[in-house]
Amino acid sequence: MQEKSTRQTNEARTEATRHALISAGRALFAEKGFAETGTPEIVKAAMVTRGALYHHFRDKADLFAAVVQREAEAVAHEIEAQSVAAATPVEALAAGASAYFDAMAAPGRIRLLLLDGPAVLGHAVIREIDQATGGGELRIGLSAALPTAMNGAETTALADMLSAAFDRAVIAADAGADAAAYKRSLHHLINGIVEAAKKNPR
Amino acid sequence: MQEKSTRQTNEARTEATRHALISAGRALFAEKGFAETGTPEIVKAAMVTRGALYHHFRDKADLFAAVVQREAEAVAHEIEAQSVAAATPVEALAAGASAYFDAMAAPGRIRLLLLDGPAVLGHAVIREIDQATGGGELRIGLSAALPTAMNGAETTALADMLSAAFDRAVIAADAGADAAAYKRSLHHLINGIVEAAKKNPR
DNA sequence: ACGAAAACATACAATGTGTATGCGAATGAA
DNA sequence: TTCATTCGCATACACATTGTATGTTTTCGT
Repeated sequence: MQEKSTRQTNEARTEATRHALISAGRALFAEKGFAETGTPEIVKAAMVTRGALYHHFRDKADLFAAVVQREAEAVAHEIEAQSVAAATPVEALAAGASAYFDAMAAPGRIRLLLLDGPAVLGHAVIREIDQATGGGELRIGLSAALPTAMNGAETTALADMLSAAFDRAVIAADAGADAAAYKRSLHHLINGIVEAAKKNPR
Repeated sequence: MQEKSTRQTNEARTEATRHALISAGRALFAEKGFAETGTPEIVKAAMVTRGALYHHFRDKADLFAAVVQREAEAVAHEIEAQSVAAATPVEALAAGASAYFDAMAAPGRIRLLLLDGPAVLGHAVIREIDQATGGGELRIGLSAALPTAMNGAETTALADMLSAAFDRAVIAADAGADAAAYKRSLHHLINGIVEAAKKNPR
């Protein structure tokens, strides 16, 4: 147990402070939101100085982007862990949906990923992030679940809007709405898509 | 044509400056976003002082709320104007959907209502606003379009998620995606719901 | 060992937010 | 009409925060 900071490799130092900043940022951004969280507060929690922050990140939004990125990856991993076991595409969709609900129940994630994220970074960046982390899974799963080969653009659109429906559902659930009703409606929706695709081949 | 400000009733003055502030705010918030728009800039555009702003509004967010409110009402009116002519509930839904796309194409509305609005005012407030201005229409229309009597909570959930799908569609269209594909998928979705409800009476 | 570069720390300038205070115009009672 | 009061607004201020510029201390490569 060394008292002061013993010899440390540069890479380790960087890694450590970046991690401290991202963790402290995640906690504060999640609790109070991006706008209401100041950099002095963040660095105090991370036990570094503002100098360190602006050395590693371009600005406050850049740190926030790192936080959102990490959070999106965490969500993606949790979902993937639950859906690999599924046998059929439809089962995978159901498992993924359930896992998404669970994952988004973690405190602060709604604010980070669905509220402040789009506003601070823009819809395009958010879309890019969750496309890269695992949002694409939905499109693939949906495509596999649909019996008839569907137009690619339409499948993409469908997956995108379905994802929006999921988001709204977790938001509503978080706000105290009847979560079960949302889940049932969601199944309703997915079934409806599959049914409609069956009898309406393009 | 009076040169200076001739005798004016207090009510008229209030109305005038409030309107000037809301209009200037709407323009700037729409163009640069809430965070990047400063009150000095707003009052300059509105040709009043910051004193006037803080006399009429609690803070910057309060002015923003007024802007969002007005914008939501405008959207609601445009939709209502297009859907009153519809004969059947399903037609009304289709007309309303089309009108929503058109209405949200007005510059800045996506940012105001779907990006900054939720982040600044919170999802609850936004939901409340569009529930009061016309978002409830969708629930009513959907409820009428569904053949079998559905659970109330489920219908609400369905309407809510459908609304989210609409939002995502206009966002995607604005970002340059294939708007037609989204619209077709949307019809697909609605048809799917109706179909599924038909053959799956509760 | 030693110059260079990276990782920070400190100090500073600029800007913006909300508030407190002051002043003239409108209102309403006498 | 007068006059006190309230309302609408302007100016000045205190405070906080952001990004940058500049200095200092570690580590790295040779």
